[in-house]
Amino acid sequence: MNMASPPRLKRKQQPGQPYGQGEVFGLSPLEPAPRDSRKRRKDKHTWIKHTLTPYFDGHLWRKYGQKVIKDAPYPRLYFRCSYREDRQCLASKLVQQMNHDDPPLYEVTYTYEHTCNAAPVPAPDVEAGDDRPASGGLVLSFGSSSGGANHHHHHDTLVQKQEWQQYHQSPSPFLTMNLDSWNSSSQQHAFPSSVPPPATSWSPSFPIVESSSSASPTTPWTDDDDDILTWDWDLSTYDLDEHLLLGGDHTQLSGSSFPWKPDGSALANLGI
DNA sequence: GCAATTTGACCATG
DNA sequence: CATGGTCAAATTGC
Repeated sequence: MNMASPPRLKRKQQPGQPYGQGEVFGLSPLEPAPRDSRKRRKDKHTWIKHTLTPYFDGHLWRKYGQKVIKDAPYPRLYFRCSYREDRQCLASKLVQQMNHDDPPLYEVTYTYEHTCNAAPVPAPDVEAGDDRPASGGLVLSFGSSSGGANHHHHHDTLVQKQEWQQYHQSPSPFLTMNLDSWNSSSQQHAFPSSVPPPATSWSPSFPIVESSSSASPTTPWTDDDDDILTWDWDLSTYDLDEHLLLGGDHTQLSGSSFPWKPDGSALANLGI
């Protein structure tokens, strides 16, 4: 309650060599660009990814910084692979919350891929399935936070990474997709042939989390903030390689149709 | 007591 | 000089 500690100088000035280029540990931190040093490290392979659970990507991260960005209303969090020193894994990521929507969206920027074979994913124990359907359930829900009560199943606001690392628990696996992507397509009612993306680099047994916010205002789907389609599936229902048709009143999945719930979500039991 | 997170300082880059 | 990224001492939590 009382910040008694006076703000002392934190990092003592180290009269050693300037950090950055000179590596104290002799570990080449970044690709030293063997030739043509004029470009320096600039080609850091980075890829951006939107997700609702930036901390559950199947790897162990260690937070090493947090910074307030100029125009961003939320600070930016810096993570790097926990095995950086052990396995020389250069993988790092930076998480930034975009807005405090019902399910807050995060923009995760990954840099370098994991070279550490370790971290076979923090096993999503997911023991207590509060509101999640039984095994083999699939929930489709639209991100409409207006009108309806506070539904939006599990994954509350944001999960504290601390909690996650302690309990190694993750919310129910889910996948979100941008409606706009296939809405713009001529076949707006046809679902892509395969639901789950190819799972880039993580082990395929981990729940994939992918999402995009609808930026196009021309989405006739809803007049709400975002149109986010959220897929919830059990790990056993991984092969949702069936047809899915979304109608106005019902949604068809695997030949069966399910009605939309008043809150804009649909529950479809696959019966797997 | 140890290890991860916090948080301001330090540094690099534009 | 402003902004963003990293370091590391201090703090917090286990």
